[in-house]
Amino acid sequence: MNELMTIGKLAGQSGVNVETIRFYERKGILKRPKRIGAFRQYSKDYINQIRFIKRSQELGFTLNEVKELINLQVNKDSRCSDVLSKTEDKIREIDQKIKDLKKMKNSLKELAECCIDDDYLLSDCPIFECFTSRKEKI
Amino acid sequence: MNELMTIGKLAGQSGVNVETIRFYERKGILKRPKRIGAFRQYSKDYINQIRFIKRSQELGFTLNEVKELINLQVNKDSRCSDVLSKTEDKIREIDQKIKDLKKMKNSLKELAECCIDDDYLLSDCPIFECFTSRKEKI
DNA sequence: CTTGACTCCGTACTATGGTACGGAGTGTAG
DNA sequence: CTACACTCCGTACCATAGTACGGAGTCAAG
Repeated sequence: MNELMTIGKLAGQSGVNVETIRFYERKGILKRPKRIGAFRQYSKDYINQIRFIKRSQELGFTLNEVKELINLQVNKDSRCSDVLSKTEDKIREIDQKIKDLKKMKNSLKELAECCIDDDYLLSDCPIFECFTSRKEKI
Repeated sequence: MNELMTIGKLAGQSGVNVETIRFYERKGILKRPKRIGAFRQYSKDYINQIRFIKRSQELGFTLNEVKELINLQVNKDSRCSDVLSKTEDKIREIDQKIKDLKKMKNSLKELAECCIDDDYLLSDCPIFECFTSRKEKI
């Protein structure tokens, strides 16, 4: 009972665009399905594959990184530590991004305080000078 | 004593690429300079303009947003509140990004805990199932 | 047997922020 | 006067993650 479906069905079932599936295939992220004639025929496994891709993206992995994860999945010699290390790298990357964003936020707050009176004409307010004079705490 | 410089000098002085300056001009972010013959001639003010653009980018503004800020700067009727509101919008945007990143990070941490033993063969470890089974706390 | 829905493919386009290239013109120094 | 550096312009290209399009082929129902 190998239920197969066309690309349109798969797209519908997994909530992505038909073009996106073809795009993933071109990128080597989804493996090429069997064909009947010229038409792609997908097993239900592909729904999970697409779910995996989407979830990985939500977790902050780029499509290239997803591809690497899938390669690990496919390779029978892969260790859990291979995936764990990618996960930990990603956590570090996210931590760095959070730090950067917090820095931005603090700078923006300081900047806002440059403004003497928010009803002032912009030309009378030093806010734009504050934009350019960074207080390097970085 | 209107010291003027060519695009190459300006690029050198402000630490950007010549092509970047032309790019900003095409985008309407830098105003078109005077020309002597066909050659662009920049006053020193342009160094500050470019510094402003770069600083705004560091603060998280996109080039389109930088353009809007510059329009405010140019418009003599602008109020400080106009800039302040853009600044506050950006702070909110950054806060949202930080939230999203923290969510990612937590999910990644949970994911890492799925792994029973990091020396396991990946095929014996449930980590990939954990990738797809999200515990929706979102 | 025709119509409509679906699929095929390659290519072009979106946004973002630039970088690179190639052929032509210019400006200055030796 | 010639050589070299610089500039001009339009266009193409990079990554990222898709979306859109157009012409051709295919499949099932009426």
